[in-house]
Amino acid sequence: MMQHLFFAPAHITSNRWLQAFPSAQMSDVVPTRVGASDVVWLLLRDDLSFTHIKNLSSIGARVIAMTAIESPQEARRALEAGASGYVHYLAIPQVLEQVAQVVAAGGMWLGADLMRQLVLATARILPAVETPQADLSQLTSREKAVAELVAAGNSNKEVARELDITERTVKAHLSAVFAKLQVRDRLQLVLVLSNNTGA
Amino acid sequence: MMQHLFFAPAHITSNRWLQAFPSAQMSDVVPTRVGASDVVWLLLRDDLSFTHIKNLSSIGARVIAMTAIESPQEARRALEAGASGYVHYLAIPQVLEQVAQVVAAGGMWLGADLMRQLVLATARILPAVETPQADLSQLTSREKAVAELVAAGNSNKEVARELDITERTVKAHLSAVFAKLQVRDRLQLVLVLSNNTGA
DNA sequence: CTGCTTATTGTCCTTTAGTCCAATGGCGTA
DNA sequence: TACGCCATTGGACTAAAGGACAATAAGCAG
Repeated sequence: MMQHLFFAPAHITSNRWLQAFPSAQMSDVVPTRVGASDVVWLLLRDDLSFTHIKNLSSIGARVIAMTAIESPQEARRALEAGASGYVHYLAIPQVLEQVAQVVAAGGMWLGADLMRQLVLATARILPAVETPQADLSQLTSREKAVAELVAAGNSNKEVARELDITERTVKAHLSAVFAKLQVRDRLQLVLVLSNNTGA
Repeated sequence: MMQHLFFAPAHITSNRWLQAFPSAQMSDVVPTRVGASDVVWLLLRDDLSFTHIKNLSSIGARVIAMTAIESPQEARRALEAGASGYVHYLAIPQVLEQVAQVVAAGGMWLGADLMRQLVLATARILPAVETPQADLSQLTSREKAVAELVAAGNSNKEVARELDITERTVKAHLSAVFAKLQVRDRLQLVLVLSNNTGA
């Protein structure tokens, strides 16, 4: 069970942090007494931030860097300093939880953009960890087809035209998809299907 | 200027292929006379598909594997056979064009899920190719804040509450964002901001 | 034959999204 | 002082999204 600590100036917060981790602590001074069971969410501000990351990770804490403006240089710098994750500070709770889970398991978490760059930079495709796609497996083939078209940015009318069915049928399938995947609308469907980063 | 050729059974097509590449050719038999200026979009069906990929790439064609159901195993297999990309066959034209551009430039293109796995599997973070974020740079700070919250799955009401402004103001900012980023609604905003893969 | 699941479709309704037109105020610059 | 940009907000409107209730038909398993 990881203990979460958010280290950021008092005037820069997000109520999502407590939504994701109700028992998390807030601090506007760098924490010093932390260990392997702690996850420190550190808002990047200046060069000193990277020093904090280095110090915190060297004494065993898992550090996740939060940013207001994502950039590959900043991400790389945070990761090189020892951070295990790099995420926008306004990310939705689901993303924060996902980051925490990945990091708690010893993994690393980055947004899609940065991943793209990493993959393109990788000369060889490394053996991939298989992630279960349980969510999509519970959809019928027709639901899946509708979901994918919607997640690609299409309106119900466009999906209907593409699959040669009525808009009403599209809505019926979508409602079923929403219920099965536990999302409330097409916007969140997109996020779930793409494992989109909180922006 | 690359020549595009879609290799798939006659009854499995997508009108988006021709939307993305109006002069593309369609074929339900494996093409044999191809070269370095050709991009072959091959719909994965059976084990023979991977043999086709191997043969086509070995004679110089760039091959992009298309699938009906994305899976990491299939992706890895296609890439190991020599494919330069792996994408859903119903991907929207913009994605198809993006894939083509990346592949034409000698790069490799994968969906977000697969990238995640690759990054997690990568022991070291490789030097990243810097991609310009010109789009977001043209937004004002307030527009950016609204855009990010919407792209994270929030409704206009929720964004208004989060930023302590009215829903009307959120709509005003969103309209400006849509115009600047050349998207038509929040769904496509999500896709643009996350460089989401066509699903 | 029965029951279940899936696919499809309709009507009706409320809520949300997005656009058009309009306006005020603060701030920075010429 | 005047101008332009940004942030904010309102009213009014149309279109789209999503849900509730309802229905038929096909395929499959028991």
